[in-house]
Amino acid sequence: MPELPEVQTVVNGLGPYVVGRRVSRVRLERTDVVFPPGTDVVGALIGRLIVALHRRGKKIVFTLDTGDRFVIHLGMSGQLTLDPPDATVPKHTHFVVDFAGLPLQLRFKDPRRFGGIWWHGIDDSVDAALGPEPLSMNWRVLARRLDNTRRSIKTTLLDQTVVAGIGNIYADESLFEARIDPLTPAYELSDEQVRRLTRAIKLILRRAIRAKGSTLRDYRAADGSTGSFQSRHRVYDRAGLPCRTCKTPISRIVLGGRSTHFCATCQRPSYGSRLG
DNA sequence: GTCCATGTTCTTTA
DNA sequence: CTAAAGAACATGGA
Repeated sequence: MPELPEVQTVVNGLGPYVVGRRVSRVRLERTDVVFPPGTDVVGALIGRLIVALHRRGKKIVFTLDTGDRFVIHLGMSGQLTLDPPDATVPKHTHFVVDFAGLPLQLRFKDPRRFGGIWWHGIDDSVDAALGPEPLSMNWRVLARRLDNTRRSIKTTLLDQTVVAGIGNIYADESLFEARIDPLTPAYELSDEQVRRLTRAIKLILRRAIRAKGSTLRDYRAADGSTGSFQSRHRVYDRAGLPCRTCKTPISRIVLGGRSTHFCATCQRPSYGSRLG
């Protein structure tokens, strides 16, 4: 499910319920979703207070009263929801946490298991190697990071060490908004293009958060509801459909092994690029 | 049976 | 050596 807007929506939904709560019960249904392998998450969590919850990139960061932190990453199909304890526990639910005084339990379900639970010590930095947060990033910071790679801008935006939180949907949507050809080598973008791209990323991400994310299939907010931003996608998953701006059929190509959607007319190569 | 999927990491290639 | 491309991971839906 998870790109920045979806993860932010989950955090927004969980925060009011779990922050300030004490963990009363933990069940780990399979140990291979926990990293490092062998970590005793049940022992480490029982009786602890959740003092903070926040998002960093696509990671959901829990902070305990001990100062320890752990991260839940939703991978491709993960869901983190609050459900009544008597509600049916769906298949692929790997981790369930109950809190004192809360008539809801936190459930982590992830059929494909690309996600998981990462336990961090007090000193172990959660955001080591992660790029800047796109919503508060200055375009010059992005420009500096694009300067030293010959990869396409599309592929580069998916690199979490360059910018944190952007995935396949919002990379395509942001490049459309900025009118930039996804095949453009990152280092060839002009300052003007990077400025437009930075603005586009912030605009698209904010709109998507307001719409509570995009639900294509698995994504659910903490209360189990779906997002609505998918209905406002301009290019993602719209191959062959007319561009909402110019009616040209949307193209689909594969870049870095990921499907990439764009309008060949609105996102012309060379339009405003550094090398022309 | 085939192909594809909102992600990341390890391996191979250039 | 490094950067970039490719494969792998696991499950389910079209």
